[in-house]
Amino acid sequence: MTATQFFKCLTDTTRLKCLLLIMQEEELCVCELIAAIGESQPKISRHLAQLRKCQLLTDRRQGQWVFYQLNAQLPQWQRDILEQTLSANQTELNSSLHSLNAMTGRPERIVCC
Amino acid sequence: MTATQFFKCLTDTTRLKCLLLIMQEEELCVCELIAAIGESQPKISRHLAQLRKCQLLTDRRQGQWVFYQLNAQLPQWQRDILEQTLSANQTELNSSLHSLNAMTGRPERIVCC
DNA sequence: ATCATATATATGAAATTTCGAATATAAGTC
DNA sequence: GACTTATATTCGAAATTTCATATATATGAT
Repeated sequence: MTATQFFKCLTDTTRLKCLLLIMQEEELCVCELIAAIGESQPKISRHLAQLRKCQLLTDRRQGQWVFYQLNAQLPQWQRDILEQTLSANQTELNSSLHSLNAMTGRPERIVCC
Repeated sequence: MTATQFFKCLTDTTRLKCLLLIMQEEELCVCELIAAIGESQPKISRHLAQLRKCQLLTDRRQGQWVFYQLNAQLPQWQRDILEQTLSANQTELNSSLHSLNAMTGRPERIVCC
């Protein structure tokens, strides 16, 4: 992936929020992101699909839920940039994190093996 | 400037090349960037205008020439990201740097004061 | 004042991105 | 099977971005 393609992944507010929230929380499912960010299901899902297609995120299905994580194979410089973006933009994530913590009925993580 | 606005500045190949070349060389004028990148004058100028408007670059006029530099006021996290992008993408800059070094009649810098 | 060089901007067309609405798929429950 | 919940995708419209072309401005030289 070229540098410009990488940066294009970060140019949409909803998409960037998804990414940063997933990094901060290690792993989130779609319904948690919907609750945290407060956007429509298709909108969130479409942006996640794009981040998956560009290989910034990986997904795993657990029953009805699909959990997203940062791709462990991400080049180091891209990971560094994402980490810096996360720590420099904590305030912008506050309300989403608050909504996430207010969410009821969050699915339990079942760690396999 | 929001994070997404910042990243939007980095999503065009021509624009990103301008930025990284200017960082690497400290300061470049428009005609040097045209020679290095090999795109049309209006195209280079338009992208520089956008980088200036978003305050990633500052400009100074010296006679007929306008020199561009990285804005010294840039937030540290943004500067860090640009530095990492530069060092991780040196190979992509090679041919531009070669063209720049092959350029004849480059304007002399006159340091004021 | 004329001309050349360097740079900036306006304009409309083409390409790309984003969205809402509708629909499809997948898993779990009864 | 029918029904619910979670997620993904399709489609056409709207918004945004990018470009080539033409033109404008600014400086310096003659």
